[in-house]
Amino acid sequence: MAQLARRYGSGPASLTEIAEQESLPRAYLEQLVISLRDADLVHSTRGAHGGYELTRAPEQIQMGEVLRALEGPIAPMICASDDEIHTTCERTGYCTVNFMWIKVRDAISGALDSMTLADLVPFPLRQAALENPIMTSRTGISAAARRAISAD
Amino acid sequence: MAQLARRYGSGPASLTEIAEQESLPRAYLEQLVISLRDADLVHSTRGAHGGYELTRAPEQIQMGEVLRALEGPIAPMICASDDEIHTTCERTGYCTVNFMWIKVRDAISGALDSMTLADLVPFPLRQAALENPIMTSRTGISAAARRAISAD
DNA sequence: TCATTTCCGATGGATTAGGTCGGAATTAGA
DNA sequence: TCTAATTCCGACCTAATCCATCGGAAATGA
Repeated sequence: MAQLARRYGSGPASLTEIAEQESLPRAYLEQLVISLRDADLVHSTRGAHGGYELTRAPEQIQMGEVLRALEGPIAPMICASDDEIHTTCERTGYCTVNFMWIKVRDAISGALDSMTLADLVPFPLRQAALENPIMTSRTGISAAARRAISAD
Repeated sequence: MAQLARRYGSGPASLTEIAEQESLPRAYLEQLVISLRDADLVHSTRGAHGGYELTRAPEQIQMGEVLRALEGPIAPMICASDDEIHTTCERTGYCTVNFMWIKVRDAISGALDSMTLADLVPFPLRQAALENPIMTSRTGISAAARRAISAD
């Protein structure tokens, strides 16, 4: 997703390309991208010169959406899932630990939903930014982010 | 730990007892309690009428300590561990996602360290509270906590 | 001496995360 | 119309890990 964010606005990118840049097996990326497509985070173009691209600008994609698409509902414990369907446990009713897991889950969700894909991708490396060098971001990247990004 | 918190102040509790009350296999609890002892959260008394008891009052035990003792360092990702020893990943240096995991880890730690064992155990069920019915807590249990607890 | 209990190392089984493989369907361009 | 580049898809593998189980040794109070 970070790779797609960098290329946002410059047409589809093939998995072969991304696999090379990230030194990851293409077959593995194929499997991951199916979930991202089903969640409508990426759009695919089949055939020669096809590939994948983000359906929205990086600023519009919360990391929570990405994680939920790839890893399913956020659930540090079976009794504390994002998805109400999986929130049942035979112990619910006499278990006092449940509310701790709820708190943990909400902390995770909060952290993930407070960041967007754009926070992970520094401007100079984004294609759209290259084409339009006027800075228009309102995301506010932290010092920690800048440090992590600077090594990229 | 919740069971031990309820019994805090009334001598050691055997795992056989706790196993019955929680419908969990004793052999399994034995394994768990080893980690808790090594982390100095519980103290063991061997022999007849022996058992385990908390080394500190429930109010003094952060849930983060318990979780770290039982499950190891808090690390939503290999590159974002509580324990600096495990913070290395071959991708560190060109990976822009690391700082997201750091943020998630800190959110989890924060949530866990903001709660103590006492928050999981309602007063009326704590032995110490029974012996001294004057309410002296300063923990401030949330509405969600009260709901979870009320079913216990 | 005996019942109770912690202590401890070895073992087992089910699930899953992470990754692989082979080939069918689709499409742009020559 | 052919070919190379791609997505698409289902089946498979496999190493780790969580959640235990088991058998017995050591300690201790009655």
